Amino acid sequence: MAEPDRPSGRDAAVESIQRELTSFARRARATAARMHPELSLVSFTLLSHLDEQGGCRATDLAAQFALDKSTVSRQVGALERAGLVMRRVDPDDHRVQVLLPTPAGAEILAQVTVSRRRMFGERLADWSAQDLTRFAAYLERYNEASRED
Amino acid sequence: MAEPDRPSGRDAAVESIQRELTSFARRARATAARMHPELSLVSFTLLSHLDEQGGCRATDLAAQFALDKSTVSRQVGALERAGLVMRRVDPDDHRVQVLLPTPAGAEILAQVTVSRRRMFGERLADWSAQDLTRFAAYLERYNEASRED
DNA sequence: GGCCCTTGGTTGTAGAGTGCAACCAGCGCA
DNA sequence: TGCGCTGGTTGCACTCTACAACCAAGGGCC
Repeated sequence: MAEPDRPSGRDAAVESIQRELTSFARRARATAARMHPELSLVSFTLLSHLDEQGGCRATDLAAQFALDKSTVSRQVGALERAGLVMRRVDPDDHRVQVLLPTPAGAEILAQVTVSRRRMFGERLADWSAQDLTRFAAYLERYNEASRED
Repeated sequence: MAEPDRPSGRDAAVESIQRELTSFARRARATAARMHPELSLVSFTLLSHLDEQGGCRATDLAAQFALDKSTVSRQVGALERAGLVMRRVDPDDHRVQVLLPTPAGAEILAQVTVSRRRMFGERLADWSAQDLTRFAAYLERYNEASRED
């Protein structure tokens, strides 16, 4: 209500969103690596998705995260060599491999999740619940919009 | 187990913020590269900073963006070879080089800025001015909090 | 002045992450 | 049976990055 809707308001906000998201993106990888060297940002994300979904195919991961299938193949290979992921050949279709976190994978995932949650929690400690909820909703909305690209 | 972060939506929101920011970060580089192959995300950011600041030292760029000085050195080298940045030796201290965008650098920066703004603008087209403003404010607040890490 | 420490910057090296293209292996349909 | 499609791997090339070793120029301090 008290928000003035001048034409310049939109542009300034868009500009700012752009700058801040970019700034965040630039730092995310390094921060993640510093925090838990044993599981890169990408590995964490993939493993996390496997955990949430209760397993899926490499192709699904590629589609979900807009990665090349070769990249996924290598990442999964690394996770497997590290003993964090196991593959099951689908009995109905011998082309597909169902990927699942191993117990060790689930364990380390839980640890990293805790430490990530703590870090994010600290950063967001003095935010009100309402602000957190709104911020989350905005991010979801934004990502939903970019998923089509 | 029996509690889905009921005590507060806080945890759920923090989790979501975490996930969405991570998801964004993972895509940012690729998206930027696809949009303007001539200027990577990092190069764009560095050049942009030089433009805003009216020039600065390589060390300043490294500090600002939490990059190793060798990385900055190489990035700046590439920008210079591309004719987008020029160096001037500081007359007061012959160790330092003041970096400045060339006219060509300013030109391409302007173009990329326009195309970035258009892309972000499209994604955010159906957002109300109030939502944009709030989203921008949240992002600024978040980044401000992480800058201390 | 001469020595030493600090600061700004470059280069050598190594490794992660990535995409593209070529390839192989099952599947399904005509 | 043959052909095209789908899931996945591998070879290759490239970028981004950090760390370490290095060089060059200040700035104190004796």
